[in-house]
Amino acid sequence: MLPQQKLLALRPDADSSTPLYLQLGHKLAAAIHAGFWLADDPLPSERNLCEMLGVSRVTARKALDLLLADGLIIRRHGAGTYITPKLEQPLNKLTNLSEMLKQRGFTPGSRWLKREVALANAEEQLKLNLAANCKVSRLQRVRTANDVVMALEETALPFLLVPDPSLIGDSLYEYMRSVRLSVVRAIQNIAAINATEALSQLVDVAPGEAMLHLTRVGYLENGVVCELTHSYFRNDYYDFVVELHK
Amino acid sequence: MLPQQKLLALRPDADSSTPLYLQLGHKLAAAIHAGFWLADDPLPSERNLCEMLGVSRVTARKALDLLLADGLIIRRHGAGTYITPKLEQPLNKLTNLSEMLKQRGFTPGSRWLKREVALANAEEQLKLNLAANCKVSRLQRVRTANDVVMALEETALPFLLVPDPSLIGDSLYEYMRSVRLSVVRAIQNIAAINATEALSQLVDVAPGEAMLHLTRVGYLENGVVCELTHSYFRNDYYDFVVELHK
DNA sequence: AAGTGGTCTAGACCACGAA
DNA sequence: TCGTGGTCTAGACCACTTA
Repeated sequence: MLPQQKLLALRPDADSSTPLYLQLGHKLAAAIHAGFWLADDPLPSERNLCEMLGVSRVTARKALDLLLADGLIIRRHGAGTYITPKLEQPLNKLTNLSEMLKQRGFTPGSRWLKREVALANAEEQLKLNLAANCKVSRLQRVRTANDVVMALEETALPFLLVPDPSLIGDSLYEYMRSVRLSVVRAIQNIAAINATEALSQLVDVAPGEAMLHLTRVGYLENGVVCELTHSYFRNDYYDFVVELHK
Repeated sequence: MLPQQKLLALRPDADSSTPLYLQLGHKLAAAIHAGFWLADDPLPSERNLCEMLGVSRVTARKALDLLLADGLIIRRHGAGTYITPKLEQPLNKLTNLSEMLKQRGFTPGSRWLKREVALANAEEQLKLNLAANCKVSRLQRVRTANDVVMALEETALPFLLVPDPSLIGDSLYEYMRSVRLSVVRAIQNIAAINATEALSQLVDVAPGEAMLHLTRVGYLENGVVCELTHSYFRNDYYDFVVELHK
């Protein structure tokens, strides 16, 4: 197949409801992962791309911006745009743990320990921005990878947003999406702790063992806090990857 | 001061060598931090902004994109652009630890334990992509906050890039910049460990205490790996903040 | 000198939110 | 309905790299 013909397959659909730059970004990412271009090879120039794909240069560039943000490509001023030599796919994006584990080749699972409605405790009032008499839906579960306990997860959601926690199935993420509560931004704190006696029994490690304690506050699109989660990870089953940019 | 006059102060300098959208982005960020607009207040609309500031809408938008990436603003389609209610400044950017500590009100310091040139060990060969007989400059230091030991940091740099580690002063970051070696991308792994006997003495904690172990691989603009760092943080002095977006 | 990415413009149309 | 953000275009000039 000639290079020109390969490119033609990436043409975005102008009649689709998804923006051109997103379509193009996804197609390009897929092409890169499929080995469409060799590592250290230059991609077609922006001017070539937009001519072949029938979009403006601004749009092509915006698609490439997506790839850049994901670390898939590197731009060199005056020289060209290149595939990032080392392909890793770290998590800067908001993904759910299940997806993440699947990508790493594990089979995720979970077991509910608690699904209750209760008065918000002091921390929940503070972090979720609730009044003293407000209620929260509180969830507690152990999460597994290949049937081995990997983490304990405790989540608190404002009662007003999630009044019936028993409706939540295996995936909190799926449930939130189904009731139009989409977490678009989160702030996570990561600390190290020694497993307490209670914790060590739940996640099946020795007391005192070092674990990762992840505290996460999630925000809806309108900026409202909607989720407070504490996760306690066995360090031998999980380490957290962050990608940084200048 | 009238709103219009306030906005005029944000006009970028067209003759400056820094791009308009960067100038504007910085000015807007500064204005937000200075309390120029109240939280939950809408910013001027994009069309107003670009008219008042004498730039195109695309440029104004690109400046706002910067603020969005930093979590300073929230856009609501059809409604307007708003200051993010809760102002936090988490670290998705590539900052050096010193800057970070200063922002949190600590006085950073460090004490060198080792600055040597040696043959790359197995891990360094692998992570830094070096041949078996290659040398590395190896640095080890304890880092302090308000004169209390906070972390142990071990860095390996390819000898070809940094041949004389004794030239590195207090700030590795400053040194790298001075020799035109700018880390623009890094991948960090975070895990929890129990302090070993040796480690516990260096950072002044009890043996077995939970610590954060951060492994960081830094890349230059051209994609070359140039830095491998292991940091061991006392969890009572540091917890890592990550901001996530959809 | 030719080609590349980096920036910028003026103007257009669409989809969404609020009055 | 009107103003907002979201997308898109065609064309321009600059700065940089490579040969």
